[in-house]
Amino acid sequence: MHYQKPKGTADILPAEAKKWQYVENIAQEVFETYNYHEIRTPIFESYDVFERSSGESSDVVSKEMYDFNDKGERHIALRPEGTAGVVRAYVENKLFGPEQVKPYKVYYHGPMFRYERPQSGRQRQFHQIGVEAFGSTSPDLDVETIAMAMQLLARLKLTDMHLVINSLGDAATQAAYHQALVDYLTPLQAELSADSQRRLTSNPLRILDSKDQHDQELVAQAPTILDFLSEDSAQHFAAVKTGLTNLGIDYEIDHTMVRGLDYYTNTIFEIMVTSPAFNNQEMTAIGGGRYDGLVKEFGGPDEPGIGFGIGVERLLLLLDDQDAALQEKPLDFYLVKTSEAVESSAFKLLQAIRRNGYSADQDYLARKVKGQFKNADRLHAQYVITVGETEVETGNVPVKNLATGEQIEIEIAAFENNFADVLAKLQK
RNA sequence: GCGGUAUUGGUGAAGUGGUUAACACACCGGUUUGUGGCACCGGCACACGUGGGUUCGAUCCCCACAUACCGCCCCA
Repeated sequence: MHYQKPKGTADILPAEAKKWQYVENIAQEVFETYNYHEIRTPIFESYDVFERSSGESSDVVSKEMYDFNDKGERHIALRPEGTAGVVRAYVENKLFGPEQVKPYKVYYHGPMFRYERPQSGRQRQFHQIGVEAFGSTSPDLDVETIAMAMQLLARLKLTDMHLVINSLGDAATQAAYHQALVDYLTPLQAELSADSQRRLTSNPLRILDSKDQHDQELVAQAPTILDFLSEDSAQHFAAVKTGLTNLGIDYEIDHTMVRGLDYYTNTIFEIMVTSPAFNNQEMTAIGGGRYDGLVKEFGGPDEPGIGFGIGVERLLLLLDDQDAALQEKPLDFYLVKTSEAVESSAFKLLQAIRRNGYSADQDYLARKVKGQFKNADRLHAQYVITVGETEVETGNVPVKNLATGEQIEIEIAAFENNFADVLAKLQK
């Protein structure tokens, strides 16, 4: 019996991991320019944390939670998304306290888990990069958050993207609209698709983005949530739109856009990208929004929050397609040994190079000189140093530039005591 | 959770109910006693996902399971 990775998981091998580092580094750079700082919270939390935040009826909770009882009979769940844990940490560490500057801005990245059937760009363990900002209801914060998301994708050289926004209003808005939608659709129930008939009782908002053609026609006539916004929510949404325009960010309003988690309020947004990687179908690269009741829900003060999340696997599919320039970093030096007798001297030379901050490697499989050169080539080494018995005697080694084929002599001692001299000779 | 397709070496893959499982790439060695290319020569499958079954005999037929991919639910 051989082992295989658990269903829906993936090994990220070194070549791929380089791309992850690239994305994570750029995200960090962009976020820090907006004064966001990293937070790391546990990968698992008490099951209640997610049940409370995502909504008991949501699919994420009702059937996708990766949960178990630990040896102390605690009901634990692997986090299905990032916001809940961060909100829990925000409240538990009393980060809402007066000694903190508000808004309190954090970002995170790491694995998330959902027990679902794996599919394209969808796994049981997947990864998100996300941000959260607490403590301000300012529409400018919404604008900033959206602008930051756009900037991140732009830095990653994504094109063909467009921003879609909507407002879900506050709690009162949502209750009123929910009722109005049900009132509108119930008489039409017989005309709805089977799926949507079921949704009518389970999650009516979902009918808004049904894939069924006829459903869409019916929905087109349905009341829009934007007509139900409370005065505060309407003003907030108007200010967000003005703010976006002010920064020159184009947007589209889609009043049928809904999101999967129950905690969103007021502004929600998605950045859609069209890419051959997904058959030129438009897909969401970044989704996020406000969650003004969540901190209170977790036992904190009645403080607002806003954030977004990015699915890293999906993002990387997009980047692959755009041929993100990710050059493999070549090895600086490869050390070729001609016999066992020189191994100890060669090893010291190798270590000297590494101590000076340059990458270097050697053969450990007793290969012939020719084989060692081949390896140097495969590793894209810039220089090959050949160490043989003559070299050890004379104190000079040939250093060959693999790209040009030129070879020069350098003193072994220089590698040990005067690396600057080595570099100077290589420059010529 | 439901439905469909797939599963052969390090990789891409061909193939058959019955002595030695194509071909290519990669890799290793040699032709070249210490220099990367090319060429030529040679080597390279616990036997075809796992477990059962049918059969005189199965990698090829049947069943179950596992995993991957696609679609649905859902999500984004």
